[in-house]
Amino acid sequence: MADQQSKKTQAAPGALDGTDLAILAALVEDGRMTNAALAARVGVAESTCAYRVRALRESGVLTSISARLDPGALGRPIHAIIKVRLGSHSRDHVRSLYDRLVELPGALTVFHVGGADDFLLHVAVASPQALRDLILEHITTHPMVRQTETQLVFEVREGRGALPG
Amino acid sequence: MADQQSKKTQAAPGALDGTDLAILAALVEDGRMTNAALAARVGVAESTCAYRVRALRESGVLTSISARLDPGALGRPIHAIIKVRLGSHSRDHVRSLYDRLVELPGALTVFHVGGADDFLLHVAVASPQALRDLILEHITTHPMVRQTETQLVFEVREGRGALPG
DNA sequence: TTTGAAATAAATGCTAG
DNA sequence: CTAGCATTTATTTCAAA
Repeated sequence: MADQQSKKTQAAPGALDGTDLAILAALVEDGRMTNAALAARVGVAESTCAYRVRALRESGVLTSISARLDPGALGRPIHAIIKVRLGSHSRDHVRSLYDRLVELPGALTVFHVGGADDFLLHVAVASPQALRDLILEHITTHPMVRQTETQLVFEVREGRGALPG
Repeated sequence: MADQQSKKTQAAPGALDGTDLAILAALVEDGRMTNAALAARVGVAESTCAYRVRALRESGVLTSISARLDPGALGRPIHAIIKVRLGSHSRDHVRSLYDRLVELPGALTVFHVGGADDFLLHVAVASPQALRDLILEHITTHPMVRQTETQLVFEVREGRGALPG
């Protein structure tokens, strides 16, 4: 009688059980699924399901639910990865450059990395000319940037993600 | 009287007007915003708003609405970019490796690129050991892979995205 | 934590402009 | 393409277990 939680896979506080993982998987697939549909899919009452979703949001596991857009349909059919290497690495300057890269038009993701490069910038642009302009006007001219190297992206695919299973 | 569409910024068929862009921006910010809230925010009737959203979905601009999860909260606090270089580039073999990379546990995004590398793999893993195991067991041992180079990711930031403005 | 049922709120379908 | 209204659905709340 003491083990009323045999469905759960973890005992640690704040741990996610199978229901939580099922909810997350469903919302990754369709973030606008109704609470009723979600509840039916994971096998709990609607009120329980709403409670779980709120808890997942508040705990930070579920950070947001947002729209995914097709950059090509928005006039940016060309993707590139721009590797950025810095000449100096003072903390404040690195942060300031980071802030600027994130705000560039067409910037999709910016990775701050260790190793051969400092930043990897994934951008979507309207044309090769726009890519050249972006690099020449906003990146290589920046005083901290020592070198850039641009790779054309043929295709981007989402992986299976961080969920276990 | 003929110009009843003066609010629109483009005339081309399938082009997006300001209302469409406002809807997209709102749904990127909060993909679960109710249709009523969305309509109020962009300044159209609810029925019109629902119609627009459906049209944006059907035209492929709005590809999906989905949950974003925190890999760290799911037990994968360490991020890396793994650059993969191939020894041979036969079409079918490249595709088959691509398929496998996407399915690796913790794979977030896989970029197929031209230039110095062939693939850039963004992964989230539980530990440095898990990263080593992933690379040694699933990547470097693959017959097509000539070389890999791994960079630790300090931080990832979303850019402003593909929306104009 | 979970649940069902009532009250509130929202989405959809229909009509028409 | 847009809007208003009625119908159908969904979400929230809450007492209870």
